[in-house]
Amino acid sequence: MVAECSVDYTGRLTAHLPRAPRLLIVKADGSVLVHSDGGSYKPLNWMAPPCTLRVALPEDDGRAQDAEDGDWVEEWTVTHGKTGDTLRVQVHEILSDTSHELGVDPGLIKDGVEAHLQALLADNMDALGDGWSLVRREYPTAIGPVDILARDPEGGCVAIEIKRRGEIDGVEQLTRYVDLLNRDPLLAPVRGVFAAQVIKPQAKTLAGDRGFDCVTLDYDELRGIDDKEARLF
Amino acid sequence: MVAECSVDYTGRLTAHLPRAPRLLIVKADGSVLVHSDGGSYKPLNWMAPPCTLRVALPEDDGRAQDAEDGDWVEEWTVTHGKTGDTLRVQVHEILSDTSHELGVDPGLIKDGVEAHLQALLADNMDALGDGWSLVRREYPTAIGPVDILARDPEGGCVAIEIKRRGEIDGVEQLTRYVDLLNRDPLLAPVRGVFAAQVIKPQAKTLAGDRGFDCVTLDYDELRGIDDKEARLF
DNA sequence: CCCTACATATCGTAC
DNA sequence: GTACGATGTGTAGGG
Repeated sequence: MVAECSVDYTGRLTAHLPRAPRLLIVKADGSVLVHSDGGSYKPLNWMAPPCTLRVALPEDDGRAQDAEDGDWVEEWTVTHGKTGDTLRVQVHEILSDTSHELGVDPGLIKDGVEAHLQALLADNMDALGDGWSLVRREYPTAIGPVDILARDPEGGCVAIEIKRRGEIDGVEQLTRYVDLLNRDPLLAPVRGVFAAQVIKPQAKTLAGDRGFDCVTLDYDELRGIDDKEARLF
Repeated sequence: MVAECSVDYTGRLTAHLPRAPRLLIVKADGSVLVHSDGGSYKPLNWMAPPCTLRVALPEDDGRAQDAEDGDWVEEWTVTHGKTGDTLRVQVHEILSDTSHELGVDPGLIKDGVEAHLQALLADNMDALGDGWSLVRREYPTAIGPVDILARDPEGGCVAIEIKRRGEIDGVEQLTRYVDLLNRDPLLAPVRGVFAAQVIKPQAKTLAGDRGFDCVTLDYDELRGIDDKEARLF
């Protein structure tokens, strides 16, 4: 539906949208999206499922429409099933209204996420320099698997944490793994390497402070090496 | 537009959506959203502005439509202006198509986010007890700004981390700040205080373990104090 | 059901 | 303009 509307949200925060023409979407699960004609994919306001939508008409309503609310032709009240958050949409003028049953979507197929970076680096440890070798991917520990366990040219044990984007959380994660691995006398001393396509300055600072090396990975370059090797066989 | 379509995205990753009925939205800035009839506000696929949309018809196209592509009535190619990411939408059957000019949206008014909590607490350090004073908000450090730096009644230095919802990562954040500040002989010893509207039990336990005090903030109460003070002047 | 980790995040703000 | 944290983050996977 395209309509002149005003919107109020009450929940984790309160928010208000003054009267203006907008796109209103009601999905099959009752969720509601309020979009403007610009910005990115995020709606101005919305209600996530599970939620229930109730539509009131002026004649249903005992109370007179006061000046503050203005004159509306429909008032939607959307209530979240668990949190009790509410979204109230007052529809002042309907510009267009269509409805379709779409059915369940077959879903999205993705390619090129963190798991692929890990596989590519494991296949091409040379990207870290000559003489590096893979011990194993997803090396198990009590607090979760280490992305890659490797040996440097001197034979020293190295834990590698891989991220698409290197931020502080990733350095903390690597810290926990290295602390734990260094308690194992068979592995210690274990160094840490933080590898990502982009590493934020704060993360680089913290990694340096913790004694970790940082490596910037180039996905396309790694893929190129991988393809070249594949063609040799 | 509501239509049977298939979608391919190439950019940071590659993704594919098989043929199915979906909602296609084209905004005034040329951005495109592909929504299914369920899920939350996030589209299955999209292209963010700045981008350009080009629509091809079968008769425009020299090449024959092969079996893989299937028969389409429109093919949209959306290219991102900076990154070169592309979104290709093949429209197989149009179920509905409407167009409206909405104009610029007056925008969303929000209330109750972390910035407000920080401002309210900085204005009302008494909420922590008598004799507390503000040193400064957003006190800068090498790993990011500390929400509030304060002095307790005894003149001791205190770092305060404020969160809407107090969880473990907030305690970790405070830990990093306090560690760093304690290396500065002009400030040390620095205590830590974890302040939030709601503090999860896990976070409270971890904070206690790290030697931090926890404070629960009441947003409405702080706002009440603030309003009362404002009325005195 | 809760917790964890990832994501084409987007958005505002301070520097 | 860039960097950074916050978000009504959403979402998928595992215990």
